[in-house]
Amino acid sequence: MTEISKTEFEVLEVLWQKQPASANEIIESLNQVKEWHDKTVKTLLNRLVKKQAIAFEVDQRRYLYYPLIERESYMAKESKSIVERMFSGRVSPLVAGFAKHNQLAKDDIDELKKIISAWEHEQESDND
Amino acid sequence: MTEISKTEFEVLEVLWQKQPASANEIIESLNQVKEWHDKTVKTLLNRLVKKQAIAFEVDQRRYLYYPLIERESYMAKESKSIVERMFSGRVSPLVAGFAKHNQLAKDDIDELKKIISAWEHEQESDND
DNA sequence: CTTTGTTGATTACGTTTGTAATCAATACTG
DNA sequence: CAGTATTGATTACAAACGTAATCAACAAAG
Repeated sequence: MTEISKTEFEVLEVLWQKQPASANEIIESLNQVKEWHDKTVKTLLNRLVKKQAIAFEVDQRRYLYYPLIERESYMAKESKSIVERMFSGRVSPLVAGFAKHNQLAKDDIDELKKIISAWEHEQESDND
Repeated sequence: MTEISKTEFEVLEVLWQKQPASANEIIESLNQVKEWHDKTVKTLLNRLVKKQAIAFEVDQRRYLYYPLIERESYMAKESKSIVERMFSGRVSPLVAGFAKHNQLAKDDIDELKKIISAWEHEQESDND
């Protein structure tokens, strides 16, 4: 479970969206956003395999890659660790920063409200 | 404005808390949490200076270091970039993840509520 | 004045990362 | 079958990183 680098993460994202996928599909998909050489993407795929973040099955001449780690849980662990390092574990300061710098849109506010009320309902039922 | 590494960040944090500070003060402060060799901390200080994240003034035989970048703005930029990379710019999914994995405490909820109502008030006044 | 300790500067060194190029195996083409 | 194209594997290589050790300059101690 080594660390996954920023660039590796972007490759993973593609795989989470569409899985399994051949190197070329991945490269193409990435090309819509990034300017990476195919070789570069291949290297990243290799490294992800080594890190056991993804795997592949052989399909003729190609490999079909798929993630071994779940997006959900990776995100959770990763964001927890970031928030821990930067905000001693609390999300609210992060959100506060966003608010302060006008990075919050109505959508976010609505979402946050939902999260809050869900959380509160859960508390109730916990207390049963 | 090169990137600041994780370890460098921890040194910066100390400086943000107490500024200016001599290398030894910093080392001591870090020692309460980390097991870093003094030499290591010195290296990090040096690198931070090179990256123009901190500077120092000479005080006799020692240097007194102080941050050149503001915590506030560093945090804002950094968290924006993280949220951008990982959640396409929205904080709410991050918070949702936290909620889902029981990483939200009552305090956080209260804080979030405050943030929300502040945001809403601001909207009103914007609309005036 | 010589020795010793302190403090920053310089150097070290293996690993990870970003970014590819080259090699090798195999499949397609003429 | 020989040459070319494709695809993954291996190798490359500089910069950044984590983690120090050594060097140099100067001050304190004897």
